[in-house]
Amino acid sequence: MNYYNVLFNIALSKSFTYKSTQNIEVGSRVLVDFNNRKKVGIVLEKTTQINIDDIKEIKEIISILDNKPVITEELIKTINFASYYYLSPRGLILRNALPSKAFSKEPINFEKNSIKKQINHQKFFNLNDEQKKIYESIDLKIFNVNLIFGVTGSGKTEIFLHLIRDVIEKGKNALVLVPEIVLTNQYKRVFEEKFLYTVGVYHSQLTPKQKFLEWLMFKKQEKRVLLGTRSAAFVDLSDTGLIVVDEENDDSYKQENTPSYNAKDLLIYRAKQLNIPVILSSATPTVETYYKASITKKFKLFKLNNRINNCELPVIEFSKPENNLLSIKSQEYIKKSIEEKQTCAILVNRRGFAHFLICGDCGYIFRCPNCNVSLVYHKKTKDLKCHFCESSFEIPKKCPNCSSYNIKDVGTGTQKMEEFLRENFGNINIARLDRDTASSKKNAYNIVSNLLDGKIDIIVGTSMISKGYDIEKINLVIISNIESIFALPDFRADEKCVSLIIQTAGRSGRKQKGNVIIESKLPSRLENFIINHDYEGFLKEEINLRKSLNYPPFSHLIRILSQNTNEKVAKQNIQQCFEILKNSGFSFLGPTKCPIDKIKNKYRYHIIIKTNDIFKTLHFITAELLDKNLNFDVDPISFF
DNA sequence: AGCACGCCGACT
DNA sequence: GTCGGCGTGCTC
Repeated sequence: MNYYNVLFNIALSKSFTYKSTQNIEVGSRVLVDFNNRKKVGIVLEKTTQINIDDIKEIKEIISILDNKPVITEELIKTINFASYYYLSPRGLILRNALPSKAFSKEPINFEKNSIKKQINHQKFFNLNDEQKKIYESIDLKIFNVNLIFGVTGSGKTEIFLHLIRDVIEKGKNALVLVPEIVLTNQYKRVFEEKFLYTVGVYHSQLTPKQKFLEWLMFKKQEKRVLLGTRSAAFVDLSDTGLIVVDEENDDSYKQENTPSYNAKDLLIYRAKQLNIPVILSSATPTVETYYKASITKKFKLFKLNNRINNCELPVIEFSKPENNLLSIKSQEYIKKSIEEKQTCAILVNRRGFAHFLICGDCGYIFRCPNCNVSLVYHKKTKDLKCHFCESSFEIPKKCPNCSSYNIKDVGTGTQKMEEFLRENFGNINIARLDRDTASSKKNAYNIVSNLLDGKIDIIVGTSMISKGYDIEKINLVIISNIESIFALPDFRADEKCVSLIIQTAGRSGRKQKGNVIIESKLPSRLENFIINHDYEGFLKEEINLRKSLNYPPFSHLIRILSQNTNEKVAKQNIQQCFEILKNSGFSFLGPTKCPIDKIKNKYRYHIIIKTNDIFKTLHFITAELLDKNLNFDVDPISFF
């Protein structure tokens, strides 16, 4: 009789021992009886050590579902590591690692259909000298991490397209991570010109069946390039020869809720196990990445200083709006842009606590009763929405505090901006790109198509518009409400602000010299770096700042969160955590109320640990603090 | 995650 | 008396 440890996709780290007369490969899907229900599990390992005392009965595996394992030993190792590092149940990592259909009882057909032509060589542009040098310097044979740090429009994509071609010619796959779902579709067009029918996409907007098929085709090598968002970090990489993380600075690679893994970091871990190269690409790399590339030399640093066609970088100016949504200067620039039949992009920053209804008489702010965040006014649906719990509320006619009818909305939403433009510029084509309009696939696709075809005069959007769209006709970019980033309780606020501006500015003037107007006054230290397009200078100064404060990359943070519908319980749990940490010798902040102290009716308290020995700290937490009604966020990027 | 078990409040 | 609320604990 053989014994196997089986893992389920439930919120548990524990695996369960089952027996079978058959020889089963590690990574196979099996059907077993679990708590009197039939359940699909994954065989993690063969085992001989069984504590008969702990286990009442060892049940027999009902059946092996497929003729091949569904995950590799390398992925099992990755799941174990991710569970340990991110202090999350292994079963939850497993759930994130496979498409949901892999947990249904249907057998998987691993038979491979043959594919014909994979590369269209005519569609590759010639690399310029700067690009060529980088292309030739990147070693595809072994594990190494390469940062391509290039201004927007310098042709970073073209470099990795050439490298992917080489990888495919060697019979290997390539994985490309992008930050937004809309980008997978935009990239697909570009990639399919070159790699024909072998380009797959993988993200959460696919139907369960589509997602499963894309996952399977990449695994079987019917698809050779996969364009995916965060969850693609767990796809089968056994035949993969190159991993690209595009816009590596983007926050979306970090999952906000449990398991709060970082796809970029996990892929570097996997690449090391698999001995394959990684490319991180960005116009505004994170302080952490830049530090590893320039100071500790763990990564290789490649810089692209010139834009393709030697197009000049845009002129960046600051101008504070007088009394309106946009300053007179911006309005004049917009007028000119419309007359010249160019596209103008307006970024309305949504981060922070910026837009709310306020009583003009007593200052009462309308907040979500469940989440204690200000409600956002949505004109189209004529309601107030909570962006945390999605509930919507009727617009109150008068202030509940002082009964005044003088209710005003403060802050600039994308909708309000759209309306302002329609009132002031008359009959023009305005498109809006934000989480609301991009939520349906068709809609997002239409907006992007219209943009690319030059049918739009003004595009208004959130930070989504700053991510990678190559729109030639944009030569005016206006950035509004950026200062609200500083309202965030975040040591990365300066970095987020400068990087968002530089990235959005990069949308401007891809064909001819463009203009960028920032509708805020920033600290002059930051304004100087921005005007001079000196992101590297900013990074260097920021590294020193982080060092003096012992912030990442010089330390690791771990955020411990206690949430409960009962405020007393939430408080008690964080207090209990505090008592354990108090004598541990680790330095930490708190416990304090979270900046947003109530979300979805749950009261929130947190403690933030700062450590220079992450593994020692993880070990301590694993031993002392797990299963105490606490949530953990290792290397957090958000501190709400 | 489910599902059973178990101990207190509001009904027939 | 008992129906049912959801807190706690277990699943090889």
